[in-house]
Amino acid sequence: MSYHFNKIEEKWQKYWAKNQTFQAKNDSDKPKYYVLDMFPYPSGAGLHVGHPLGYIASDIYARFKRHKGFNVLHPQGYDSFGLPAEQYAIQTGQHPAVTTENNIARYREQLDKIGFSFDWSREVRTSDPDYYKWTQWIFIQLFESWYDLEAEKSRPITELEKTFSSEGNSRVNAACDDDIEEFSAEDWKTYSEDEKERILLKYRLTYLAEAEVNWCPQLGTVLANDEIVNGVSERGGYPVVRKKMTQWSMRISAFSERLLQDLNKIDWTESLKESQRNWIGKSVGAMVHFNLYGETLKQVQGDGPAELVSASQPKISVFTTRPDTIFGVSFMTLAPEHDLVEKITTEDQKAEVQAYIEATAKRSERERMADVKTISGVFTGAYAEHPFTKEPVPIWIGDYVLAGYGTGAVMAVPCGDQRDHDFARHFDLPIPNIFENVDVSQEAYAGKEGTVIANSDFLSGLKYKEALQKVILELEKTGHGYGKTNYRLRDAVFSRQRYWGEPFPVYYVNGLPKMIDPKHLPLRLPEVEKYLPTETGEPPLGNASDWAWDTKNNKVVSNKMLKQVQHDEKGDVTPSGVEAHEDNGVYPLELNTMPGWAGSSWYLFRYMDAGNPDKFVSEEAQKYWENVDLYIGGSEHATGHLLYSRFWTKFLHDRGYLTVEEPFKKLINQGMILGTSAFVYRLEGENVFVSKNQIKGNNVQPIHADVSLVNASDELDIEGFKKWRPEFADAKFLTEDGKYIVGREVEKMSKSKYNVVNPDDICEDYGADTLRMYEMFLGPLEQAKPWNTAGITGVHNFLKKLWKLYHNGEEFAVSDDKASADSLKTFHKTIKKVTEDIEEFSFNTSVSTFMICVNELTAQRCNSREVLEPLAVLIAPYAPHIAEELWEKLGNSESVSTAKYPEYQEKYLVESKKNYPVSFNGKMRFTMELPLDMSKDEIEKNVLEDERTKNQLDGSTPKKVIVVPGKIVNIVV
RNA sequence: GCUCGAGUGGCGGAAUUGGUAGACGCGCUGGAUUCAAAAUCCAGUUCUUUCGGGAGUGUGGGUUCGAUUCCCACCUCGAGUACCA
Repeated sequence: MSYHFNKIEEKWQKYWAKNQTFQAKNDSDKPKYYVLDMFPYPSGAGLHVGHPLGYIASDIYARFKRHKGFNVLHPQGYDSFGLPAEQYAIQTGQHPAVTTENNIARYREQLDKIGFSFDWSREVRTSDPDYYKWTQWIFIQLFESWYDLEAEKSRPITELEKTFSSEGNSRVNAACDDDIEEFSAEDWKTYSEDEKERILLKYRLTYLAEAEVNWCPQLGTVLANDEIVNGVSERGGYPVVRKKMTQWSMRISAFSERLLQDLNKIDWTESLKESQRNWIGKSVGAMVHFNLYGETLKQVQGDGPAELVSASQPKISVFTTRPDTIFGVSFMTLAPEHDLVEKITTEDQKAEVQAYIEATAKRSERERMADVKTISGVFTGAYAEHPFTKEPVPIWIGDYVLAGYGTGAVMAVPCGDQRDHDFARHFDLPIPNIFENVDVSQEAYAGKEGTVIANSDFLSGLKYKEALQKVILELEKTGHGYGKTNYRLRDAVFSRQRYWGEPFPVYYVNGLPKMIDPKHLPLRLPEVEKYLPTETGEPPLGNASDWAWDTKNNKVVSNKMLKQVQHDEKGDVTPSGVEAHEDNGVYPLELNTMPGWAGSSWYLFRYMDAGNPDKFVSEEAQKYWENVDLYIGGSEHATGHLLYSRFWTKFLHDRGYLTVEEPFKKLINQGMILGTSAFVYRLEGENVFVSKNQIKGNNVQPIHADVSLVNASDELDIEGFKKWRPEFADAKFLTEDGKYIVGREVEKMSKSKYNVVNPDDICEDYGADTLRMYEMFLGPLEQAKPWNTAGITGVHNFLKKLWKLYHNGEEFAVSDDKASADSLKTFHKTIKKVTEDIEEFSFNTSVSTFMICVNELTAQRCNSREVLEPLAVLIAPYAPHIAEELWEKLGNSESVSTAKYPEYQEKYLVESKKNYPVSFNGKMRFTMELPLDMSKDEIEKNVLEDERTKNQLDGSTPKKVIVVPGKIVNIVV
């Protein structure tokens, strides 16, 4: 009976679905284990063979853990909000929900064919109102919270209000906007409700703020950085300008230190932790205040509003990691966008400064970053006062200083910082040297240790560390600054001008945001006629006719119930410009939607208790499953999803909704499977294609050919190619030996490169078990590797051999006789190796181990149940369908399990032996068979007592005996 | 520029608390079977050789009885990140 994989696989996929074999229970005597894949965005293109790689690995691990006696949670779902569905909607008018639904159906069909052990009863979709209801709920919780830097945790905003009314804000140490003014409890009581709300908004963990975005007026939309190429939009090539818009932001920066520290608690790869560390970008240094000098001071005080002058001495604050070099300051540089630039610039310099600011504004941030080499800047004519020498310091502006980092201003120390040095040389500014015995005339000296500071008043003669301490002390004493730790991590903009995302549960009264009461959630996405922004530049939800909130009846009502929507002169909708109609209780709703990462930041918890209508996850379910034990997905989410998800988990923990502080204990990044593209070569300007080896010196244009038209020897199916691309139907082909040979290149697998291999086709031709094992066999899980269908026959042959092992000709033939010693040895060796490999995620080598095992058992003519029955269990995680079929044929009525082999659950059945080479002074003399798990001392004892050893030593005592367990024994004489 | 990772046959890749380098698979060569093909099975396959051997894991050094593995310098490729003060 031959191996009919198609029939077998269909049969068992139906069986698993019908019996809900992989449904996990939320209570069990067994220990729990949670295996999660990064859920996919269901794109229209469907799956290619690269997508399931991580799913196969996690599925093997999940099935393995079940065999080991764990209660395993292994769910799957869809990250179903996103841009492609929306863009498709814009082009075709097809509702994104419909497209998404179709794509999910296709994904599910493809996933099912591969035989995953997902618990589909817990499926989640981020675009499902029953799901995003809770995304909106979490948003409200964030709004109702602030961050206490003293206690290092998020707390309810009501507690902050209490503190304000009892003692004002002077003693509050909170993560907040930087324009907070101090007030007392008395002040607080005199404030109106609106004023109080405006102040609280500066403390909330999600808040409204002006943020700079890339605005494309022609497209009427905001673009992400990667949608801009050379300063114009990728789509259409329209100009893009930097523009400030009111947006929701997440105060993730409050969590910087915890996000950094807790990296030490989790089992992620070092490179991934490193990129999160870089992203958080902690730097320790000092804040230094520079007062304005002479005429500049007068100018600012004269011009400025009275309260600003009286409030405090106008000053420029800078952040520096090297306050010890403060006596090396010879100028300051401000970002062109810095608030003070306009105020301090002298009459003489105004025109030049203005021109420079305009020139930089035109360039996108990305462009500015890419163009590092060009040095540019302008003198403002203004001066600041050095905090210690009291000397004037000229103030320049330059685009090498970024408005978004630190204070948007730097104290320039040309002798210690290369960028300052370059700037100084370019504009011929002085480069005072403050390092003993260092030449700074050619380049800056950035070293810290080993030098002594000179020409620096009270710092002269000190080393870096001493100087650092002393200068911070001095700054604090004189009120010119203080020690400060800065983080690069910025608050995350949370608003998107898109349709296909979660609506904010927010309406506006007098321009102030109000949350919808959670009991009236979900706030469903409204229907719109067009998915593009409105003509007046509002986000797509501005097209909805029913998008106003009736606070009396707590429901969405028609916009007609509102009085009138107003716009500012730029065309922006201003929340404050909206006035309610005689206060009928109907207010405008937020028009932005949430970004893609909103739904994916907490989905791992929803799986624990999917479908709970009352809570995002019940306490019991979360307490039982805790968090994800093993998370597998791509490394492209290193600083996005993985950081945001850690942030939300910490927040929900602080507020008492979760018992854990980290979402993912262990994380593995699977490598990408690349495609092998095929190229045909067309002679420039002619309709003639030349075979690869005939090109020689000819000028040819390579064109992608569909890989399905090329066989394993790189021969092109010419007739097929002509049919595939009708414009080449009349083309001529210059062949070699009658064959047209294509060129090959490894690239990312993509539809546009015609190198996509569909897993459905592989399942059809070779079976899902073959696909699963071959994907594992391709190479190490974490490494990128090209797909090559040719090699698949090796794995397929292995499964055929496995099948044969249980059959004699057409007959199923497994005997109840005892297995031979050789066969037992082979099998136990395999159990040991495979078990170790799985625990180390070396799935590729375990496939090899299976191949060796089957080859050896075949050679031994093993047909004993004693080996073949547990072998089916062992291989089941990799090739579940064939394992189930064989298991059934062996007379078992239940699904494959280790229930019959309790000892297998533990480790492996019996101890294995190994040949130890025994060497003398490095020269190998003989081998000795010893048990693998023997201790070092026992091995040494056994070897020394062996006759052959005694002969070699000939009476003398060895100097040293080196034992490497499982490997070698070396005796040094 | 900085950070991280990787360089092993014709190819994908094994082997790292230092211990028989090239497991396993693809491909290739030869053989068996077959009228023939497919499929299957068996043998061989790092290079070199005067058949005794000799060389060999990107390059050059070092530590060691012993190095693909550890250390130093360099070369190449890949990934991430980027004027972070």
